Amino acid sequence: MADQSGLRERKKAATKAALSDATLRLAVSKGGLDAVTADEIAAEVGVSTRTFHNYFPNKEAAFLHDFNEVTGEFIAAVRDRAAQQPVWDALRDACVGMRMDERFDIAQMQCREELIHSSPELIKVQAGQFMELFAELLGIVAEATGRSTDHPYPRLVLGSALVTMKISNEDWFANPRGRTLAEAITQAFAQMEAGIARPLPEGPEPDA
Amino acid sequence: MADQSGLRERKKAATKAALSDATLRLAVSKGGLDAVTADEIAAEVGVSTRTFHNYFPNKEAAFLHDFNEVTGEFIAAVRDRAAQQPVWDALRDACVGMRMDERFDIAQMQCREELIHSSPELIKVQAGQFMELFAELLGIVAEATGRSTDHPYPRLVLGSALVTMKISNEDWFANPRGRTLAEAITQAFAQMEAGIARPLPEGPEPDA
DNA sequence: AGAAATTTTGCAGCAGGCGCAAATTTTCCT
DNA sequence: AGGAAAATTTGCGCCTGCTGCAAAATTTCT
Repeated sequence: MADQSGLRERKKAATKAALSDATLRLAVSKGGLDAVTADEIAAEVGVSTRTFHNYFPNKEAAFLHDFNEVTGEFIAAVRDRAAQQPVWDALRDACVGMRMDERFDIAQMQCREELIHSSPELIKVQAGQFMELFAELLGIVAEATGRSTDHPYPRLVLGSALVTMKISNEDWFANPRGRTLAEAITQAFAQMEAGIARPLPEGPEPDA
Repeated sequence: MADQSGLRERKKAATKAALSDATLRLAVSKGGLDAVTADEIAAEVGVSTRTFHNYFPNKEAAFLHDFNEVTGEFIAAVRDRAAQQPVWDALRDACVGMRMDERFDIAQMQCREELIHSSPELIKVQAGQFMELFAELLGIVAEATGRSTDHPYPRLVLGSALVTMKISNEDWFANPRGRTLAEAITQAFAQMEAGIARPLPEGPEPDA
């Protein structure tokens, strides 16, 4: 009843993806999501404006649709791993395990980032989604650290992990610099693990 | 011409504050900002709806007005301190230096937090403001660490500092637990400094 | 094929937000 | 003071985005 029954669910998912794709395409061609209207997106896909709003509350949500898809997997991965690893490692490995580099095209991702940073509204929506993610994961992290959700420690762990994820992903997609994405993420998490106040040496494996 | 010329600027600031206050008051009495309209706020203060929109683009901005006031000071403080302290310490001390505990009433702050967490729109706007703050401070932090704004290290520093600020403030206002706000902030920053992966001992000064 | 369930669509409605120009208020100058 | 100049407030109209609702179209099931 949820994901793969028959033609029905498949078509819905397809329409949703089509709308999301069209949104990205139009935003690129117009040089900014702000210049795109819901009507245009709907027209591009060949459905009514009303139908667009049945799938997404607004164009920003359509634009960020892929991100949301990934989020669900990420939560599940963290939950699984948290049962058998220290929670900090679980967060890091779940992040690495998303394999964002295999899943998305680098050039397209750079486009996306650029568009996001040029739209205040889009930044807001994305930030909001991070807050949701925080809320959804907090229970897991709190339990894993043996503390209540009110305690600052699990909040700091989760908050800094999410920041680390976002920053390392953005950094790698903006400029891989010969590293793999997994390396970039691992390095960033290592920095947080060693204490943020002093930078970790970066060069290729200092021997001393 | 900016802040204190005469009656003019004073009155404007007063109206702005009155609108902001009224927003909070109405949100409390109606149990959520979503249930409040711009018209009501304007009516409460005795100005036209149009005037409300001259001061704030929307009710969320009015609600978060105090926060924005504080933000300007914070940026200035960070800039000053970064010239003469390690940047991490500068961020921490600038945060402590805001003296949020003296500036705001605890009970009112709890109200505020509750209202924020009950309104998705408000969460989004607040998150967006944090992103703006990030953008405004990144240059300073990057320079202080001797790296470019593209480098992940200054981003991690600033990102985790902002998270630490937000979490420690929220934590203290929700429950001071005998600590001062300055202690709560310092403790949280110390945690990040020592590495987030393992929790710092918390008890009152372990002797060993 | 026909009934039941679901999706799509158009329409109407509401709140938010902005530009504009008239009315009002405040400041400044003589 | 008096009156001109500057700035603020206000009302009005307009457009956009989003949602509820009920009718039309489509798909599924028997």
